[in-house]
Amino acid sequence: MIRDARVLRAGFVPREVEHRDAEVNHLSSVLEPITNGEPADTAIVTGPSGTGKTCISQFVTERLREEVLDVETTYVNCWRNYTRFRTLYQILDDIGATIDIHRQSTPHDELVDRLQQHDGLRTVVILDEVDQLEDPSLIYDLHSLPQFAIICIANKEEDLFGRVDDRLVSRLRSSEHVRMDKYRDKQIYDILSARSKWGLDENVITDDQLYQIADAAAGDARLAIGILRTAASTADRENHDRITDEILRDAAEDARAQIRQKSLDSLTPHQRAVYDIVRDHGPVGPSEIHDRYLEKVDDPRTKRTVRTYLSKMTQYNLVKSEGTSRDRQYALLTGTTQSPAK
DNA sequence: AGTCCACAGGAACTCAGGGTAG
DNA sequence: CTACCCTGAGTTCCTGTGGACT
Repeated sequence: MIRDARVLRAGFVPREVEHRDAEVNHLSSVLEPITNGEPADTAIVTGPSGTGKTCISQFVTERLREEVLDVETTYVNCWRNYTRFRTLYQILDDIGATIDIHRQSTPHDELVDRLQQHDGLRTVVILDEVDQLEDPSLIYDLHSLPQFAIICIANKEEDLFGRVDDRLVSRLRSSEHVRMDKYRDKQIYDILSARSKWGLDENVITDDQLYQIADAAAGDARLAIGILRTAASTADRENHDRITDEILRDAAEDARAQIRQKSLDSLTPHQRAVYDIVRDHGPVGPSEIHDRYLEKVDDPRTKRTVRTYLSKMTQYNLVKSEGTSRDRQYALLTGTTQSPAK
């Protein structure tokens, strides 16, 4: 059934990227100066989730590493490392400059200094989900250092520009910008087809089923591959020699549920309590949420903190908010594409 | 039109936890 | 061991917005 599980995993970077030639070439050309030992411009990659932003960024930097000897690359997911400290630490860790840095008692500035003094190899830093960064000034820190080339990945351009200050906006506006659109069903089909050829035995899944997945994923390649993976592993576990339509139907549900569960697991008990209220009573306004929350937990947090929770969960696509001011309502976000980032 | 109220989210602050230097 | 430092979560305070009510 499953020949090579790696190609079905979420972070897998394929040897060839389907349907993204223009974007790959564009991004490569931005990093081009590095092949001559010169500093490269900052690149911004935007597009909805599952359009291959992370994939092409890693693909292009991998290829750069094959071409050029003295270049390092590092990948930071800013959603998981959302504070300035953690992001900086992660970068330093990757370039091997954290030996004597201790987690709690080192000031931010010390980390920036450390980066400044880093005169080793030129380094391409991929900042994924950069719009999740709580303090975007980090981009500025890196931007001013010539030995680092930055690839900023964000879902929406506005989310990125809306939160940084003016001087950085003007600099970023002049950066090279790679925009990615949602895949069409045919393109998703091609991606799935390539993956199943490498990852699965022959005749495990039909073309028609691949199109069903493409349809269910609505342009989101990550979700599509997730559905394929889930379906394949279910079929494998249950000793089928091919993927049935029933398995496929369930897999589409499961794949979405898994993505949601991942976000859910990152919530604190208090945040979870707020989420449960929205789930059980939504759509619901902020005051009712807080009233119910007060009933429900010991040692409740303040309204302001609950608002922070709600906005965080909105970012994670766990809940959605509708309306402004008085008629603001929160409800669970279900159905369409779920992803950790907005 | 003016007032009121609920709400969003920024800024500054406090506090606890984990760490260091001496 | 003690005095001190840093971070990060949460709180307090505050400003801006927009609908509802008079």
